[in-house]
Amino acid sequence: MYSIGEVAKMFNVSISTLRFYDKEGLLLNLEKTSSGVRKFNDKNIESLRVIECLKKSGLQIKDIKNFMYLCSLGDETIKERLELFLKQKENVENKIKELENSLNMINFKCWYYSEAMKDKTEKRVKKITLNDMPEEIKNYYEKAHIK
Amino acid sequence: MYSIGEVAKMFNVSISTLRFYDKEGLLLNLEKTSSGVRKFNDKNIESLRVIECLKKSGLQIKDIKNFMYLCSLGDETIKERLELFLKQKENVENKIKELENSLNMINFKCWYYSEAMKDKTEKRVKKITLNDMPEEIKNYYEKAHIK
DNA sequence: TTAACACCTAAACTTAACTTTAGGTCAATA
DNA sequence: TATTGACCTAAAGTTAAGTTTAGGTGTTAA
Repeated sequence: MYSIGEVAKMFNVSISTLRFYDKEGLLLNLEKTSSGVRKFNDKNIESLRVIECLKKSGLQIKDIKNFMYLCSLGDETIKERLELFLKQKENVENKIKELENSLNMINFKCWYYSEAMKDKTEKRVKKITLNDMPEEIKNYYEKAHIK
Repeated sequence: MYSIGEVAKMFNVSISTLRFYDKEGLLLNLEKTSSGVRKFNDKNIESLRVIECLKKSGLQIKDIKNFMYLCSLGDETIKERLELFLKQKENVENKIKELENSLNMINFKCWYYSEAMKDKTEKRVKKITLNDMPEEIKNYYEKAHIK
């Protein structure tokens, strides 16, 4: 059993965030002492791990709440939960692709400004054409500029 | 030269978003006709490409604004701009790692619920121990549960 | 010439995800 | 015994990134 303060440290979130998650219905079977103090057990901790992951993957709180609710309904909702994770897998894979695409632009800019640094001015590097760029950089540039 | 409507379609954003970006100082040398109508040239379009990429990489509007301002100051700010992109490269790489980590949990859950689907109940799959999981799934589970 | 269309501004509104505030309980320690 | 520390609730406040609204302009097509 863990106190809210311990759990906050464990997951590196604020105590008020945990209370907020509880209020929003993300922590469905969280017990409280008679005086109202929250007690987190291992199942709650595992739920928080899932919440953390779903949040990082971009799912909104209302959708995480819905997932937790589906869990509470038991075997009836297995299909729906599978579909949620399959969909989320797709979402995350797309997000990764998007970030990798942003990296092309960023890598190009890193090169561009490194070159500019050498000269203390952008003048020269600004005029370099695609064909005069190092192969790798040309690649970054082109990938960052297709659609 | 492009109208705001054309540009909105080009980048798949709303017209009001473009006006908002302009108001926020993201489009520093955007020209307007005498009657106040925005005219986007190729430089503005290129700026929008950078804005799009920086946004997707997680940079806030105020920081993008600052970057655009640095650009307007010229060669004096090359170092600062390089540092911004180096930092952002790190940020994006970390984000990708985080998403890849989320994928471990998601892939595990996809397997878990697929197994549950076969049985129409979670009972069996819930009891499977690490050693009885397929190697790949065990891997997902473990990676999703370290720290 | 009037109606439709694409544009404009300023200001108020929206939403998500928290955070802060104000006031209170409870157990342990100085 | 009084004060410190960790917890509590309810409600108001915050921030980012837009979106919506209300009222207006300017150009083209029937």
